[in-house]
Amino acid sequence: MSLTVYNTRTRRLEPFVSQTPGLVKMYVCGVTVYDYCHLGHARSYVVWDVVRRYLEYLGYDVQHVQNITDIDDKILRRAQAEGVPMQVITERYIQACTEDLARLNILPAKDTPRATETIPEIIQLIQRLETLGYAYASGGDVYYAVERFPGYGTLSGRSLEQMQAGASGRVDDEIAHKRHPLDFALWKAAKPGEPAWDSPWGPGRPGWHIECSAMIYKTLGPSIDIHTGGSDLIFPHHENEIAQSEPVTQKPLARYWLHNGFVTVAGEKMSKSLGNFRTIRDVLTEYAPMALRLWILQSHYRQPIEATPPALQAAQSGWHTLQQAVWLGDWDAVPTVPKDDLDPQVRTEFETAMNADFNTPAAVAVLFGVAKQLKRLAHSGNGHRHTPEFQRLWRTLVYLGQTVLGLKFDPPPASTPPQVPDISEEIAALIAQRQEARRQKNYAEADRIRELLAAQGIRLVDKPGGVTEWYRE
RNA sequence: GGCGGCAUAGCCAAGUGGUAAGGCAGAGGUCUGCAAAACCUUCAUUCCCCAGUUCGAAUCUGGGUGCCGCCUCCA
Repeated sequence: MSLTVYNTRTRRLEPFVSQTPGLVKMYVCGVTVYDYCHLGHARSYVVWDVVRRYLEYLGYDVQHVQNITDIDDKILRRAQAEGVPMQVITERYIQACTEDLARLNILPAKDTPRATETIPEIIQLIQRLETLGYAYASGGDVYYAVERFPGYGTLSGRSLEQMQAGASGRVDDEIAHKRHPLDFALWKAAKPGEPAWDSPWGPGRPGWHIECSAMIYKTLGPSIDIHTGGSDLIFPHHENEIAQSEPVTQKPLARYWLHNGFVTVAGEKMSKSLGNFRTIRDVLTEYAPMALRLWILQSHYRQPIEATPPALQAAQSGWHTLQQAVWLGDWDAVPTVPKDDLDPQVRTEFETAMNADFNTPAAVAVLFGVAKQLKRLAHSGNGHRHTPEFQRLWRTLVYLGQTVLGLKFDPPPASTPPQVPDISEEIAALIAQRQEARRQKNYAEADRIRELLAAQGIRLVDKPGGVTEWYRE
Protein backbone atom coordinates (compact mmCIF):
# COMPACT_ATOMS: atom_id res chain seq x y z
CA MET A 1 0.00 0.00 0.00
CA SER A 2 1.20 3.46 -0.74
CA LEU A 3 0.76 6.79 0.97
CA THR A 4 -2.74 8.21 1.10
CA VAL A 5 -3.46 11.71 2.35
CA TYR A 6 -6.58 13.67 3.16
CA ASN A 7 -6.84 16.64 0.84
CA THR A 8 -8.88 19.53 2.20
CA ARG A 9 -9.51 20.74 -1.31
CA THR A 10 -11.35 17.59 -2.36
CA ARG A 11 -12.41 16.53 1.13
CA ARG A 12 -11.28 13.01 0.57
CA LEU A 13 -8.37 10.65 0.91
CA GLU A 14 -6.20 10.57 -2.16
CA PRO A 15 -3.13 8.58 -3.15
CA PHE A 16 -0.10 10.80 -2.84
CA VAL A 17 1.80 11.27 -6.07
CA SER A 18 4.41 14.00 -6.31
CA GLN A 19 4.73 16.07 -9.45
CA THR A 20 8.33 15.13 -9.89
CA PRO A 21 9.27 11.59 -8.92
CA GLY A 22 11.44 11.53 -5.84
CA LEU A 23 10.87 15.20 -5.04
CA VAL A 24 8.27 16.84 -2.81
CA LYS A 25 7.77 20.58 -2.66
CA MET A 26 6.22 21.36 0.69
CA TYR A 27 5.24 24.72 2.10
CA VAL A 28 4.30 25.09 5.74
CA CYS A 29 2.55 28.26 6.86
CA GLY A 30 4.81 29.64 9.57
CA VAL A 31 4.32 31.89 12.53
CA THR A 32 3.58 35.56 12.81
CA VAL A 33 6.26 36.64 15.21
CA TYR A 34 4.64 38.91 17.77
CA ASP A 35 4.54 36.58 20.79
CA TYR A 36 5.81 33.27 22.10
CA CYS A 37 4.65 30.09 20.41
CA HIS A 38 1.92 28.18 22.22
CA LEU A 39 0.75 24.58 22.24
CA GLY A 40 -1.25 25.11 19.08
CA HIS A 41 1.92 26.00 17.21
CA ALA A 42 3.69 23.06 18.82
CA ARG A 43 1.10 20.67 17.53
CA SER A 44 1.06 22.05 14.06
CA TYR A 45 4.79 22.05 13.56
CA VAL A 46 5.35 18.66 15.17
CA VAL A 47 2.77 17.18 12.85
CA TRP A 48 4.25 18.70 9.70
CA ASP A 49 7.69 17.71 10.88
CA VAL A 50 6.57 14.10 11.00
CA VAL A 51 5.03 14.40 7.56
CA ARG A 52 8.33 15.67 6.25
CA ARG A 53 10.29 12.99 8.07
CA TYR A 54 8.05 10.24 6.77
CA LEU A 55 8.29 11.48 3.20
CA GLU A 56 12.06 11.46 3.58
CA TYR A 57 11.84 7.96 5.00
CA LEU A 58 9.96 6.97 1.86
CA GLY A 59 12.88 8.25 -0.12
CA TYR A 60 11.68 11.67 -1.24
CA ASP A 61 13.86 14.72 -1.28
CA VAL A 62 11.59 17.14 0.56
CA GLN A 63 12.00 20.80 -0.22
CA HIS A 64 10.50 22.07 2.99
CA VAL A 65 9.89 25.82 3.10
CA GLN A 66 8.39 27.58 6.11
CA ASN A 67 7.80 31.29 6.07
CA ILE A 68 8.14 33.87 8.79
CA THR A 69 5.58 36.65 8.85
CA ASP A 70 7.53 39.59 10.18
CA ILE A 71 5.30 42.46 9.12
CA ASP A 72 1.73 42.58 10.34
CA ASP A 73 -0.77 44.62 12.36
CA LYS A 74 -0.20 42.71 15.56
CA ILE A 75 3.55 43.10 15.33
CA LEU A 76 3.18 46.83 14.81
CA ARG A 77 0.78 47.09 17.71
CA ARG A 78 3.17 45.25 19.96
CA ALA A 79 6.10 47.41 18.89
CA GLN A 80 4.07 50.50 19.56
CA ALA A 81 2.99 49.23 22.97
CA GLU A 82 6.59 48.60 23.95
CA GLY A 83 7.89 51.71 22.25
CA VAL A 84 10.51 49.82 20.26
CA PRO A 85 11.21 49.37 16.54
CA MET A 86 9.36 46.53 14.87
CA GLN A 87 12.60 44.61 14.36
CA VAL A 88 13.13 44.34 18.10
CA ILE A 89 9.85 42.48 18.38
CA THR A 90 10.32 40.26 15.38
CA GLU A 91 13.90 39.30 16.20
CA ARG A 92 12.97 38.46 19.76
CA TYR A 93 10.18 36.12 18.81
CA ILE A 94 11.90 34.60 15.81
CA GLN A 95 14.67 33.57 18.14
CA ALA A 96 12.29 32.35 20.83
CA CYS A 97 10.15 30.31 18.45
CA THR A 98 13.19 28.83 16.75
CA GLU A 99 14.46 27.70 20.13
CA ASP A 100 11.10 26.28 21.17
CA LEU A 101 10.65 24.30 17.97
CA ALA A 102 14.21 23.02 18.17
CA ARG A 103 13.55 21.73 21.67
CA LEU A 104 10.66 19.72 20.25
CA ASN A 105 13.15 18.20 17.80
CA ILE A 106 11.43 19.78 14.82
CA LEU A 107 13.79 19.82 11.85
CA PRO A 108 14.41 23.34 10.59
CA ALA A 109 12.92 24.08 7.19
CA LYS A 110 15.39 24.14 4.35
CA ASP A 111 14.36 27.70 3.58
CA THR A 112 12.70 30.22 5.90
CA PRO A 113 11.77 33.23 3.81
CA ARG A 114 10.60 36.39 5.54
CA ALA A 115 7.90 38.69 4.31
CA THR A 116 10.11 41.74 4.68
CA GLU A 117 12.72 40.12 2.47
CA THR A 118 10.21 39.35 -0.27
CA ILE A 119 8.84 42.83 -0.89
CA PRO A 120 9.96 43.16 -4.55
CA GLU A 121 8.36 39.83 -5.43
CA ILE A 122 5.19 40.80 -3.58
CA ILE A 123 4.93 44.08 -5.47
CA GLN A 124 5.55 42.27 -8.73
CA LEU A 125 2.78 39.80 -8.04
CA ILE A 126 0.32 42.53 -7.12
CA GLN A 127 1.17 44.32 -10.33
CA ARG A 128 0.49 41.18 -12.30
CA LEU A 129 -2.87 40.79 -10.61
CA GLU A 130 -3.68 44.41 -11.29
CA THR A 131 -2.78 44.02 -14.97
CA LEU A 132 -4.97 40.95 -15.22
CA GLY A 133 -7.84 42.80 -13.57
CA TYR A 134 -7.87 40.86 -10.30
CA ALA A 135 -6.68 43.77 -8.21
CA TYR A 136 -7.62 47.39 -7.90
CA ALA A 137 -6.12 50.36 -6.10
CA SER A 138 -8.41 52.25 -3.81
CA GLY A 139 -7.66 54.91 -1.25
CA GLY A 140 -3.94 54.13 -1.24
CA ASP A 141 -4.60 50.44 -0.65
CA VAL A 142 -4.76 47.69 -3.22
CA TYR A 143 -7.49 45.07 -2.97
CA TYR A 144 -8.16 41.71 -4.49
CA ALA A 145 -11.48 41.48 -6.33
CA VAL A 146 -12.89 38.14 -5.19
CA GLU A 147 -15.74 38.27 -7.71
CA ARG A 148 -13.22 38.11 -10.54
CA PHE A 149 -12.03 34.66 -9.49
CA PRO A 150 -14.61 31.96 -10.22
CA GLY A 151 -12.82 29.42 -8.07
CA TYR A 152 -13.09 31.54 -4.96
CA GLY A 153 -14.39 29.37 -2.12
CA THR A 154 -13.55 25.97 -3.56
CA LEU A 155 -10.94 25.15 -0.93
CA SER A 156 -13.15 26.00 2.02
CA GLY A 157 -16.31 24.75 0.34
CA ARG A 158 -18.39 27.85 0.42
CA SER A 159 -19.81 30.37 -1.96
CA LEU A 160 -19.49 34.12 -2.00
CA GLU A 161 -23.21 34.45 -1.43
CA GLN A 162 -23.11 32.28 1.68
CA MET A 163 -20.18 34.11 3.12
CA GLN A 164 -21.53 37.51 2.31
CA ALA A 165 -24.69 36.67 4.19
CA GLY A 166 -22.70 35.45 7.14
CA ALA A 167 -20.41 38.42 7.10
CA SER A 168 -23.17 40.96 6.90
CA GLY A 169 -23.01 43.19 9.88
CA ARG A 170 -19.28 42.90 10.10
CA VAL A 171 -17.64 46.18 9.30
CA ASP A 172 -14.01 47.10 9.22
CA ASP A 173 -12.32 50.36 8.41
CA GLU A 174 -11.34 49.10 4.99
CA ILE A 175 -14.88 48.44 3.91
CA ALA A 176 -15.31 51.90 2.43
CA HIS A 177 -12.57 51.22 -0.09
CA LYS A 178 -13.77 47.79 -1.13
CA ARG A 179 -15.97 46.87 -4.05
CA HIS A 180 -17.07 43.65 -2.41
CA PRO A 181 -17.13 43.03 1.35
CA LEU A 182 -14.92 39.97 0.98
CA ASP A 183 -12.26 41.72 -1.06
CA PHE A 184 -9.05 41.72 0.92
CA ALA A 185 -5.99 43.93 1.06
CA LEU A 186 -2.97 43.05 -1.03
CA TRP A 187 -1.19 46.26 -0.16
CA LYS A 188 -1.87 48.63 2.68
CA ALA A 189 -1.03 52.32 2.56
CA ALA A 190 1.36 53.27 5.33
CA LYS A 191 0.02 55.14 8.28
CA PRO A 192 2.28 57.77 9.83
CA GLY A 193 5.14 56.24 11.77
CA GLU A 194 4.67 52.76 10.34
CA PRO A 195 7.41 50.94 8.46
CA ALA A 196 6.81 51.35 4.75
CA TRP A 197 8.20 50.32 1.40
CA ASP A 198 7.94 52.28 -1.82
CA SER A 199 5.54 50.88 -4.35
CA PRO A 200 3.66 51.94 -7.48
CA TRP A 201 0.73 52.74 -5.16
CA GLY A 202 2.76 54.82 -2.75
CA PRO A 203 4.53 53.90 0.48
CA GLY A 204 2.95 50.98 2.22
CA ARG A 205 3.27 47.36 3.27
CA PRO A 206 1.95 44.02 2.07
CA GLY A 207 -1.30 42.47 3.24
CA TRP A 208 -1.09 39.20 5.08
CA HIS A 209 -2.08 36.69 2.41
CA ILE A 210 0.00 37.95 -0.49
CA GLU A 211 3.32 37.16 1.14
CA CYS A 212 2.71 33.42 1.04
CA SER A 213 1.78 33.47 -2.63
CA ALA A 214 4.92 35.44 -3.41
CA MET A 215 7.19 33.35 -1.23
CA ILE A 216 5.94 30.06 -2.63
CA TYR A 217 6.52 31.29 -6.15
CA LYS A 218 9.94 32.61 -5.26
CA THR A 219 11.20 29.58 -3.36
CA LEU A 220 9.35 26.63 -4.88
CA GLY A 221 7.86 27.78 -8.16
CA PRO A 222 4.35 28.08 -9.59
CA SER A 223 2.94 24.79 -8.31
CA ILE A 224 3.84 22.78 -5.23
CA ASP A 225 2.93 19.35 -3.92
CA ILE A 226 1.89 19.95 -0.32
CA HIS A 227 0.68 23.05 1.46
CA THR A 228 -0.03 22.79 5.16
CA GLY A 229 -1.28 24.79 8.10
CA GLY A 230 -3.79 24.88 10.90
CA SER A 231 -7.48 24.45 10.08
CA ASP A 232 -8.04 28.07 10.92
CA LEU A 233 -6.00 29.00 7.87
CA ILE A 234 -8.32 27.30 5.38
CA PHE A 235 -10.40 30.40 5.21
CA PRO A 236 -9.55 33.05 4.41
CA HIS A 237 -5.78 32.66 4.29
CA HIS A 238 -5.33 29.66 2.04
CA GLU A 239 -8.38 30.48 -0.02
CA ASN A 240 -6.84 33.85 -0.70
CA GLU A 241 -3.47 32.39 -1.54
CA ILE A 242 -5.10 30.31 -4.24
CA ALA A 243 -6.96 33.31 -5.58
CA GLN A 244 -3.77 35.37 -5.72
CA SER A 245 -1.59 32.74 -7.33
CA GLU A 246 -3.64 30.72 -9.76
CA PRO A 247 -4.82 33.51 -12.10
CA VAL A 248 -1.16 34.42 -12.60
CA THR A 249 0.42 30.98 -12.85
CA GLN A 250 -2.52 29.18 -14.45
CA LYS A 251 -1.55 26.18 -12.34
CA PRO A 252 -2.86 24.75 -9.10
CA LEU A 253 -0.96 26.43 -6.29
CA ALA A 254 -0.79 23.17 -4.38
CA ARG A 255 -1.94 19.69 -5.24
CA TYR A 256 -2.52 18.57 -1.68
CA TRP A 257 -3.82 20.82 1.10
CA LEU A 258 -3.29 19.39 4.58
CA HIS A 259 -4.69 20.97 7.72
CA ASN A 260 -4.27 20.03 11.35
CA GLY A 261 -6.92 20.10 14.07
CA PHE A 262 -6.75 22.40 17.02
CA VAL A 263 -5.41 22.10 20.50
CA THR A 264 -8.35 22.69 22.80
CA VAL A 265 -8.76 23.70 26.42
CA ALA A 266 -11.98 22.77 28.16
CA GLY A 267 -13.36 21.84 24.77
CA GLU A 268 -12.59 25.16 23.18
CA LYS A 269 -9.91 26.11 20.72
CA MET A 270 -6.73 27.36 22.29
CA SER A 271 -6.27 30.91 21.10
CA LYS A 272 -4.87 34.24 22.03
CA SER A 273 -8.21 35.94 21.99
CA LEU A 274 -9.73 33.50 24.48
CA GLY A 275 -6.64 33.80 26.65
CA ASN A 276 -6.63 30.04 27.25
CA PHE A 277 -3.24 29.37 25.72
CA ARG A 278 -0.07 28.04 27.25
CA THR A 279 3.29 28.75 25.68
CA ILE A 280 5.59 25.93 24.70
CA ARG A 281 8.33 27.14 27.01
CA ASP A 282 5.92 27.30 29.88
CA VAL A 283 4.71 23.73 29.34
CA LEU A 284 8.29 22.51 28.99
CA THR A 285 9.04 23.60 32.53
CA GLU A 286 6.74 20.77 33.63
CA TYR A 287 7.02 18.12 30.96
CA ALA A 288 9.82 16.67 28.88
CA PRO A 289 9.89 18.01 25.30
CA MET A 290 9.54 14.51 23.92
CA ALA A 291 6.60 13.82 26.23
CA LEU A 292 4.89 16.79 24.62
CA ARG A 293 5.79 15.44 21.21
CA LEU A 294 4.47 11.98 22.10
CA TRP A 295 1.26 13.52 23.40
CA ILE A 296 0.77 15.20 20.04
CA LEU A 297 1.55 12.06 18.06
CA GLN A 298 -0.83 9.90 20.08
CA SER A 299 -3.73 11.67 18.40
CA HIS A 300 -4.43 11.81 14.71
CA TYR A 301 -3.39 15.16 13.28
CA ARG A 302 -6.81 16.12 12.00
CA GLN A 303 -8.57 15.52 15.32
CA PRO A 304 -8.75 18.09 18.07
CA ILE A 305 -6.61 17.35 21.10
CA GLU A 306 -7.49 18.49 24.55
CA ALA A 307 -4.60 19.88 26.55
CA THR A 308 -5.07 18.60 30.10
CA PRO A 309 -2.57 17.82 32.85
CA PRO A 310 -3.59 14.13 33.02
CA ALA A 311 -3.12 13.72 29.27
CA LEU A 312 0.31 15.33 29.36
CA GLN A 313 1.24 13.31 32.41
CA ALA A 314 0.18 10.13 30.65
CA ALA A 315 2.42 11.05 27.74
CA GLN A 316 5.26 11.71 30.13
CA SER A 317 4.88 8.21 31.58
CA GLY A 318 4.51 6.68 28.15
CA TRP A 319 7.66 8.40 27.03
CA HIS A 320 9.49 6.90 29.97
CA THR A 321 8.21 3.46 29.00
CA LEU A 322 9.58 3.79 25.46
CA GLN A 323 12.89 5.04 26.75
CA GLN A 324 13.17 2.10 29.15
CA ALA A 325 13.15 -0.20 26.15
CA VAL A 326 15.76 1.85 24.29
CA TRP A 327 18.00 1.87 27.34
CA LEU A 328 18.13 -1.92 27.21
CA GLY A 329 20.34 -1.68 24.15
CA ASP A 330 23.70 -0.18 23.35
CA TRP A 331 23.27 3.55 23.84
CA ASP A 332 26.41 4.43 21.92
CA ALA A 333 24.88 2.96 18.78
CA VAL A 334 21.79 5.16 18.92
CA PRO A 335 23.03 8.08 16.81
CA THR A 336 24.16 5.90 13.96
CA VAL A 337 21.39 3.34 13.62
CA PRO A 338 21.01 2.69 9.89
CA LYS A 339 17.75 2.44 8.01
CA ASP A 340 18.49 -0.97 6.56
CA ASP A 341 17.92 -4.27 8.27
CA LEU A 342 14.85 -3.16 10.19
CA ASP A 343 12.43 -5.83 11.37
CA PRO A 344 10.28 -6.49 8.28
CA GLN A 345 7.04 -7.15 10.12
CA VAL A 346 7.34 -4.11 12.35
CA ARG A 347 8.30 -2.05 9.39
CA THR A 348 5.23 -3.16 7.46
CA GLU A 349 2.91 -2.40 10.36
CA PHE A 350 4.48 0.98 10.87
CA GLU A 351 4.24 1.89 7.20
CA THR A 352 0.66 0.69 6.96
CA ALA A 353 -0.22 3.06 9.77
CA MET A 354 1.68 6.01 8.38
CA ASN A 355 0.45 5.44 4.85
CA ALA A 356 -3.11 5.88 6.08
CA ASP A 357 -2.97 9.68 6.19
CA PHE A 358 -0.15 9.71 8.71
CA ASN A 359 -1.87 7.66 11.40
CA THR A 360 0.73 8.39 14.04
CA PRO A 361 -1.33 6.97 16.94
CA ALA A 362 -1.29 3.59 15.25
CA ALA A 363 2.39 3.99 14.39
CA VAL A 364 3.20 4.84 17.99
CA ALA A 365 1.26 1.77 19.11
CA VAL A 366 3.51 -0.35 16.87
CA LEU A 367 6.54 1.07 18.65
CA PHE A 368 5.07 0.33 22.06
CA GLY A 369 4.63 -3.23 20.83
CA VAL A 370 8.31 -3.39 19.92
CA ALA A 371 9.22 -1.97 23.33
CA LYS A 372 7.25 -4.74 24.96
CA GLN A 373 8.96 -7.43 22.89
CA LEU A 374 12.37 -6.01 23.79
CA LYS A 375 11.55 -6.11 27.47
CA ARG A 376 10.36 -9.68 27.23
CA LEU A 377 13.54 -10.74 25.50
CA ALA A 378 15.75 -8.79 27.87
CA HIS A 379 14.20 -10.36 30.93
CA SER A 380 13.91 -13.90 29.71
CA GLY A 381 17.43 -15.16 30.19
CA ASN A 382 21.09 -14.47 29.73
CA GLY A 383 22.65 -13.29 26.53
CA HIS A 384 19.30 -12.18 25.15
CA ARG A 385 20.49 -8.63 24.43
CA HIS A 386 23.09 -9.89 22.05
CA THR A 387 20.84 -12.05 19.94
CA PRO A 388 20.27 -10.90 16.37
CA GLU A 389 16.53 -10.79 17.07
CA PHE A 390 16.95 -8.39 19.97
CA GLN A 391 19.43 -6.26 18.09
CA ARG A 392 17.21 -5.93 15.07
CA LEU A 393 14.11 -5.04 17.06
CA TRP A 394 16.09 -2.54 19.02
CA ARG A 395 17.44 -0.87 15.91
CA THR A 396 13.93 -0.82 14.49
CA LEU A 397 12.57 0.95 17.55
CA VAL A 398 15.36 3.49 17.57
CA TYR A 399 15.20 4.20 13.87
CA LEU A 400 11.46 4.50 13.48
CA GLY A 401 11.02 6.33 16.77
CA GLN A 402 13.91 8.70 16.54
CA THR A 403 14.43 9.32 12.85
CA VAL A 404 10.91 9.03 11.51
CA LEU A 405 8.73 10.17 14.41
CA GLY A 406 11.39 12.52 15.71
CA LEU A 407 11.29 11.19 19.27
CA LYS A 408 14.79 11.95 20.44
CA PHE A 409 15.85 9.48 23.09
CA ASP A 410 17.73 10.65 26.16
CA PRO A 411 20.88 8.91 27.32
CA PRO A 412 20.15 6.35 30.03
CA PRO A 413 20.26 7.74 33.53
CA ALA A 414 23.62 7.32 35.23
CA SER A 415 23.77 4.15 37.29
CA THR A 416 24.55 6.14 40.42
CA PRO A 417 22.69 9.42 40.26
CA PRO A 418 24.63 12.21 41.94
CA GLN A 419 23.21 13.19 45.26
CA VAL A 420 22.23 16.75 45.80
CA PRO A 421 25.08 18.24 47.80
CA ASP A 422 23.01 20.42 50.10
CA ILE A 423 22.21 17.51 52.38
CA SER A 424 22.21 18.68 55.95
CA GLU A 425 24.33 16.83 58.46
CA GLU A 426 21.20 16.05 60.40
CA ILE A 427 19.68 14.18 57.48
CA ALA A 428 22.90 12.41 56.74
CA ALA A 429 23.10 11.33 60.36
CA LEU A 430 19.55 10.02 60.28
CA ILE A 431 20.23 8.02 57.15
CA ALA A 432 23.32 6.53 58.75
CA GLN A 433 21.32 5.76 61.87
CA ARG A 434 18.69 4.03 59.81
CA GLN A 435 21.25 1.96 57.94
CA GLU A 436 22.65 0.80 61.25
CA ALA A 437 19.15 -0.10 62.41
CA ARG A 438 18.57 -2.06 59.24
CA ARG A 439 21.80 -3.92 59.72
CA GLN A 440 20.56 -4.93 63.12
CA LYS A 441 17.18 -5.81 61.61
CA ASN A 442 15.55 -3.24 63.81
CA TYR A 443 13.00 -2.47 61.13
CA ALA A 444 10.65 -0.59 63.39
CA GLU A 445 13.37 1.97 63.98
CA ALA A 446 14.28 1.98 60.26
CA ASP A 447 10.70 2.67 59.27
CA ARG A 448 10.41 5.37 61.93
CA ILE A 449 13.32 7.22 60.36
CA ARG A 450 11.95 6.72 56.85
CA GLU A 451 8.70 8.29 57.90
CA LEU A 452 10.41 11.03 59.81
CA LEU A 453 12.31 12.08 56.72
CA ALA A 454 9.29 11.57 54.49
CA ALA A 455 7.49 14.15 56.60
CA GLN A 456 10.24 16.58 55.60
CA GLY A 457 9.83 15.71 51.94
CA ILE A 458 12.88 13.48 51.81
CA ARG A 459 12.31 10.20 50.06
CA LEU A 460 14.69 7.29 50.65
CA VAL A 461 15.45 4.62 48.10
CA ASP A 462 17.39 1.55 49.19
CA LYS A 463 19.68 0.12 46.58
CA PRO A 464 21.47 -3.21 46.54
CA GLY A 465 24.64 -3.28 48.63
CA GLY A 466 23.24 -1.34 51.55
CA VAL A 467 23.38 1.98 49.73
CA THR A 468 20.58 4.42 50.46
CA GLU A 469 19.83 7.16 47.96
CA TRP A 470 17.54 10.04 48.68
CA TYR A 471 15.86 12.91 46.95
CA ARG A 472 13.42 15.67 47.70
CA GLU A 473 9.87 15.14 46.54
C1' G B 1 -28.16 31.66 9.24
C1' G B 2 -24.37 28.94 5.83
C1' C B 3 -20.52 25.16 5.68
C1' G B 4 -17.76 21.37 8.26
C1' G B 5 -16.17 18.06 12.22
C1' C B 6 -16.65 14.99 16.56
C1' A B 7 -19.25 11.40 20.24
C1' U B 8 -15.25 4.18 21.60
C1' A B 9 -13.23 1.65 29.13
C1' G B 10 -11.73 5.83 35.02
C1' C B 11 -8.65 9.34 31.52
C1' C B 12 -6.32 9.82 26.47
C1' A B 13 -6.96 7.38 21.80
C1' A B 14 -6.68 4.00 16.94
C1' G B 15 -10.15 1.29 14.28
C1' U B 16 -15.26 2.79 7.53
C1' G B 17 -18.80 -4.14 7.12
C1' G B 18 -16.21 -9.84 9.85
C1' U B 19 -16.61 -9.99 15.45
C1' A B 20 -12.92 -3.78 19.97
C1' A B 21 -4.96 -1.55 18.71
C1' G B 22 -2.02 1.26 21.95
C1' G B 23 -0.84 4.66 26.11
C1' C B 24 -1.96 6.35 31.17
C1' A B 25 -4.29 5.06 35.60
C1' G B 26 -6.19 0.74 38.45
C1' A B 27 -5.87 -4.51 40.21
C1' G B 28 -2.97 -9.06 41.05
C1' G B 29 2.04 -11.01 41.03
C1' U B 30 7.80 -11.45 40.96
C1' C B 31 11.94 -9.14 43.42
C1' U B 32 13.62 -6.42 47.30
C1' G B 33 12.72 -6.51 55.55
C1' C B 34 9.20 -2.13 54.27
C1' A B 35 9.12 1.50 50.45
C1' A B 36 10.79 2.87 45.56
C1' A B 37 12.32 1.20 40.81
C1' A B 38 12.00 -2.62 37.28
C1' C B 39 9.53 -6.72 35.08
C1' C B 40 5.11 -10.15 34.33
C1' U B 41 -0.24 -10.80 34.18
C1' U B 42 -4.90 -8.57 34.05
C1' C B 43 -8.50 -4.72 32.78
C1' A B 44 -14.88 -2.61 27.03
C1' U B 45 -19.74 -9.27 25.05
C1' U B 46 -19.17 -3.53 23.72
C1' C B 47 -18.46 1.49 20.69
C1' C B 48 -24.17 8.68 22.58
C1' C B 49 -29.71 7.17 21.70
C1' C B 50 -33.67 5.05 18.38
C1' A B 51 -35.03 2.62 13.92
C1' G B 52 -33.33 0.29 9.33
C1' U B 53 -29.99 -2.46 5.58
C1' U B 54 -27.02 -7.09 6.08
C1' C B 55 -25.54 -13.89 7.35
C1' G B 56 -22.76 -10.16 10.03
C1' A B 57 -22.29 -2.83 11.85
C1' A B 58 -18.39 0.89 16.39
C1' U B 59 -18.07 0.93 11.11
C1' C B 60 -23.52 1.74 5.96
C1' U B 61 -28.74 4.46 5.80
C1' G B 62 -32.59 7.56 8.19
C1' G B 63 -34.03 10.23 12.58
C1' G B 64 -32.65 12.22 17.35
C1' U B 65 -29.32 14.23 21.37
C1' G B 66 -24.84 16.56 22.94
C1' C B 67 -20.19 19.11 21.99
C1' C B 68 -16.74 21.80 18.84
C1' G B 69 -14.74 24.56 14.62
C1' C B 70 -14.77 28.04 10.32
C1' C B 71 -17.60 32.14 8.12
C1' U B 72 -13.02 38.28 11.82
C1' C B 73 -6.70 37.98 13.47
C1' C B 74 -5.35 32.97 14.71
C1' A B 75 -1.26 26.72 13.94
